[in-house]
Amino acid sequence: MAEHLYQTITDDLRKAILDGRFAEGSTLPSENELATRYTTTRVTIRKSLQTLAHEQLIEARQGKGYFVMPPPHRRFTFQLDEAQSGSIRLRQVNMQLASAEVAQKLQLPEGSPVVVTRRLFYRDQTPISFEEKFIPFEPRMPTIELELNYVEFPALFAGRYVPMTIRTMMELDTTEAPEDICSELGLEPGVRLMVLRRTVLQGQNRPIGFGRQYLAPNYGPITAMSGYGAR
Amino acid sequence: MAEHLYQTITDDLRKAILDGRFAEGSTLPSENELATRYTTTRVTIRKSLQTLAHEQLIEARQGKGYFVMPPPHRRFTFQLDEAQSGSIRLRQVNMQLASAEVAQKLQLPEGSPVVVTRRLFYRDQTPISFEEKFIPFEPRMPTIELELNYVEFPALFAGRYVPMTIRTMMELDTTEAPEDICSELGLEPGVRLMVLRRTVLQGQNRPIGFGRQYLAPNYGPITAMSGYGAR
DNA sequence: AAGTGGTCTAGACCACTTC
DNA sequence: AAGTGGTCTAGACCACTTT
Repeated sequence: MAEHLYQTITDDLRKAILDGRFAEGSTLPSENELATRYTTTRVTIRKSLQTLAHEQLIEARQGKGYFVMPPPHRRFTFQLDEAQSGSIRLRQVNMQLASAEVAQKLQLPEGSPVVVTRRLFYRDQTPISFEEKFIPFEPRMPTIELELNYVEFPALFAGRYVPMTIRTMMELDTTEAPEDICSELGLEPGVRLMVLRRTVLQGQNRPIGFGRQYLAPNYGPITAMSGYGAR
Repeated sequence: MAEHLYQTITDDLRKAILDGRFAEGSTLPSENELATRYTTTRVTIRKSLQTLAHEQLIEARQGKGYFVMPPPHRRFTFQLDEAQSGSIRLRQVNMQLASAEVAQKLQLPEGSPVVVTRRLFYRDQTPISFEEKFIPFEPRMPTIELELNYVEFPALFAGRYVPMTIRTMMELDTTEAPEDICSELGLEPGVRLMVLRRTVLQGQNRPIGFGRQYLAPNYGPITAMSGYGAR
């Protein structure tokens, strides 16, 4: 109770739209009309309408009005937690020379030194995924940090870069898993697995880290949502 | 030119944050201080700060101030267009009895009548994915609409439900593709493929449609972004 | 008590669209 | 010209946090 006026208005309008009282593509009452109806000012009405616009339920068009929009069914959002329920086992931390893919993803010459971290993820004592992270080798790099198991990949770079400028690009695909990874996961060699490739980017597009995560068939699906309420 | 004041302020502050002039977790100047600095009122300052809060760069805490937030690295967003570049061929539209999976996803008894639409997607004349859509059969359903090739899955239901209440849940996984689908895609039988399972939900959770899309290895990766600028 | 963000008012003027 | 949304002002009072 003691709900604020703008919340009441927002909820009223949202419910009206979700109940279908305003058809898709039709306009809402004007700001002035709503202000009169709720005996308030345009500022408060606008706050409510901005909220709904932000929820992508409506769209403002100058000189015309507020239009009811269809929900975005093409944009999907999913969450991926590195340290989910389950345990993680560190399998390897060392220096290697970049393979073709790693070099390409990190925009380094092939054969450049990179630090590799390999981890095995378990759920209920059975392995469900294997992950490799590659970071360009730099002479005075603090490798102790890399041994932290439960740190998020992008967080590794927080010390060296402005965290706000770090983004991650992910690619979902399937490939034939390398033999050693199959054996780590207890699978027959050559099986096609789902792979999540993550490139950590700094600033506009500079790659500063690359990771590959192979998901065993028993990993379970990655679920994503679209439409109103997806975020 | 003729940039609005609130835009100038928003851009100034955003740049300051992205340049690292405010450390993660630190506070911004107060609304009053910013209002004085820009010789404006709190309303305008608030508009700028709301924008940045919406971009998840900062977070407001009542009585304390605005805090600089780390970017969300666990939430990924991707876009999936049914009618991408390429062609689509309708392979089948008919009525079938729901299999175990279809019945479970649509929350129907196994063997319930469902309308099935199967489509083959091509890129450069080669098949890249095969899709099946299942919709509960209803006596007077307009099946003509189902034959529309380029309509988005959720849009099929726009006539019968309030569009705003329709959401889609997606599950990304791999499975051994059925033989007929392998042959349609020109692959050897029994190969593991990436599958996108989409359940179209109405209202809270009522399933009204289910779709399976098998991606051939040459489909290419699904790319998703996280971090600031992901939307 | 002082400082912070949160809500709200009653105006003003501008830009765009429609008639 | 009239109606629509877009920006902005100069106040007010409230709720929360810190000292």
